[in-house]
Amino acid sequence: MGRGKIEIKKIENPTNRQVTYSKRRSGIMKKARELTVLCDAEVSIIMFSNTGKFSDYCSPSTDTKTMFDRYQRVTGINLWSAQQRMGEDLDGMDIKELRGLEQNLDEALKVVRHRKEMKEEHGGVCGYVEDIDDGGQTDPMYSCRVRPNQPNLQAIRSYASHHDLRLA
Amino acid sequence: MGRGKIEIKKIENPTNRQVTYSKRRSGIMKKARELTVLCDAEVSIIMFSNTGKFSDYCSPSTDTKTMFDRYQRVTGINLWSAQQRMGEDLDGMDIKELRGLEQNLDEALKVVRHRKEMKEEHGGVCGYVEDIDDGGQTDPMYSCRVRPNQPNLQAIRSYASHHDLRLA
DNA sequence: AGCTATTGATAAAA
DNA sequence: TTTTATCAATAGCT
Repeated sequence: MGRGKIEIKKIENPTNRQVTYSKRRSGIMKKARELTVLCDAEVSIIMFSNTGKFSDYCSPSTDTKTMFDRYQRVTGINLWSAQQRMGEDLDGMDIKELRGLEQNLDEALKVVRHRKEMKEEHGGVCGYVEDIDDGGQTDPMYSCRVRPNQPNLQAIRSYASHHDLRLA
Repeated sequence: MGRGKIEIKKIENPTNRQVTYSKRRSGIMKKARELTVLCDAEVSIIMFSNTGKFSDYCSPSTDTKTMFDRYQRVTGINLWSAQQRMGEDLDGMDIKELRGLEQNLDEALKVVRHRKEMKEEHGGVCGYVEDIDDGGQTDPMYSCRVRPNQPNLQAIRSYASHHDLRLA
């Protein structure tokens, strides 16, 4: 939909790519807003440009985390019902299937236990801070990355110290 | 873009709403695919119709969980840089700010500790299963919901037992 | 960032 | 669903 048809393949010219990204990004966001209103739907969009620029949309009636949680639930349901649709009865497949799930559970437990140990080693605190290149997402200076849900006093102290900022 | 212009407000006729949802959904998904290829971007979309029908898209180079994790990180960065942009220097705000963060950290720790205790009480296993109404998403019968990342042998046994399915 | 010629998406109808 | 008349998005320029 422009002065000429284009084929859908990566735009090699970085400037054109950036301009197209910007225009189409707002196009998609607008479509998402319209779908939300017209059809009373819930939509969550997360996107990153190839330079790491972040954009998102979420319908006003919900939030991104809720949508992701719901996604995980539904994905679980689909896995389950896919198994049902495979036409095998539970009797038949559970011997093998349960062994697989048991293994997965073991794996998950190991991860959880490892994290718990890490946590205990560090006095229950897992925050950290580091300088990152965020591809122009934030101001052209250092960015501080703190793990979500784990704001960390020590991380902030470390950050401040690293940047020669005096804390009370 | 049709035989007539429409205003962006909820479509009251359920049939029209459904048809419009279906068409616009595929429109957005197509746009997302194109943006992915044209601009070498990463896009994740999760959506639910007002009847609970689930659809999603994710760029091939990544997956929905990775995108959500990245979203959480970037959201953290934005909170941080928003504070920076407030024009207050760290020296000035840290006395109050750190107290607030310390409180948040305390809260988070309480939650984590509570979960850990719950886990220990139940022998390290947190899966569960329940019958749900999933709005026509799956077959018109019982659905099994298992908490993501916590597949649970016991939950499956319980489900099977509840439905008179014999397990080996 | 704005401006159009074009292509693309889709509302209404079949 | 499929078709088609229209409206909307956007590619190439400035």
